[in-house]
Amino acid sequence: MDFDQADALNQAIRLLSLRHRARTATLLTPLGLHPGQEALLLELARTGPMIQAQLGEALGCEPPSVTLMTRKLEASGQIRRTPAPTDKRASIVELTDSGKALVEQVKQLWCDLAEETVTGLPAETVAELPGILTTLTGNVDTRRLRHPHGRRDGEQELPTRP
Amino acid sequence: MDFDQADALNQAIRLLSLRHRARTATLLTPLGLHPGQEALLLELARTGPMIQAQLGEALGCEPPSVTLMTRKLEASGQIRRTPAPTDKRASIVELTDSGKALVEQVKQLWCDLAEETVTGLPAETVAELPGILTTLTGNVDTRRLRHPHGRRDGEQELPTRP
DNA sequence: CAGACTTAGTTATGCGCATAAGGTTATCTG
DNA sequence: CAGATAACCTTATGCGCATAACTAAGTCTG
Repeated sequence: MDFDQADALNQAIRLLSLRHRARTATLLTPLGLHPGQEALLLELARTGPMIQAQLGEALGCEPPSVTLMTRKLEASGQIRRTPAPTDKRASIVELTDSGKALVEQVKQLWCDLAEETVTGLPAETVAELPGILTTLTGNVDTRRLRHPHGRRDGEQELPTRP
Repeated sequence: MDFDQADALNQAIRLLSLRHRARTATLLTPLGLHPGQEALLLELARTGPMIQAQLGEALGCEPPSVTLMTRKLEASGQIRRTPAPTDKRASIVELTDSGKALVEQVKQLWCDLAEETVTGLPAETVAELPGILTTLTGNVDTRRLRHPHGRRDGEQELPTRP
């Protein structure tokens, strides 16, 4: 691939990252959230209570980041962190009632943003888009390789639904 | 658009941002660069010496960010900032010889990264990809709207005359 | 069972990005 | 030409993300 093509692609990805994040930020501000936090709340809504390590895995970010994000969301009352009874190292993260209510607003906003984002693209392209982006992500993902065999400590202990 | 589709899209964009940036970081580290700086160097290589405000416009980031980035790249010897003779407010940014040499390495790396990124995608998709991403970016770009009439101080000094 | 891993989480630090606020210089206008 | 306005840049501050280095707790093995 020649430089101009490569540059066009890399720059496009970089700019999309910046702008999508900025747009997310301005939409989330009225809800009192910063970008990144909405993903945490949505993940909790999707999967239910979970350990911080699992959250980090799902969100694709590192433990120290999870520590800070959960701390701030706890301070603002959207989530609760309780010591895990079966493992004194771990803490279980779950949505509060306030958090659950907030998630509903985030979901609405998420739909609006997606629609805004794909304006003007043919429906066919829109349909393939998530798959394409996921392929790109997989191609540059160095994260999986660092945790080669997926089994983690305590992974079986929380059955998916009590 | 229903929530699942919207979520798939938004999450895909968020994860691509994270991973592409992370991959960029690990590739740039051996060159002594952090992600974001490569874009600045490439822009200087493309357009030649320019004012910080123009750099910010080209890179899509705000003046304070440009100040910090240029300061660090100046400290590491890749760029030079000299007061503009015609405008005592402005400073002209340009590549040093060391910076020019570094850009060549960045270009190579940029090609490798792009090729790695699109691995496994049909050539047709790869060809349309930059355009698609640029459309997405334009759809969520709030930046242009804030500087409604594009005219900037001194913009005419480099003749844009038709 | 004792020591060697491994895993969960935290603190410290640094970068890129943002917004808000301020200083200086250039330009426009009454 | 003087005052208002706008443009360039900077400092201060804050968030999300990262890595490195640490503690505490669970697990595995000799």
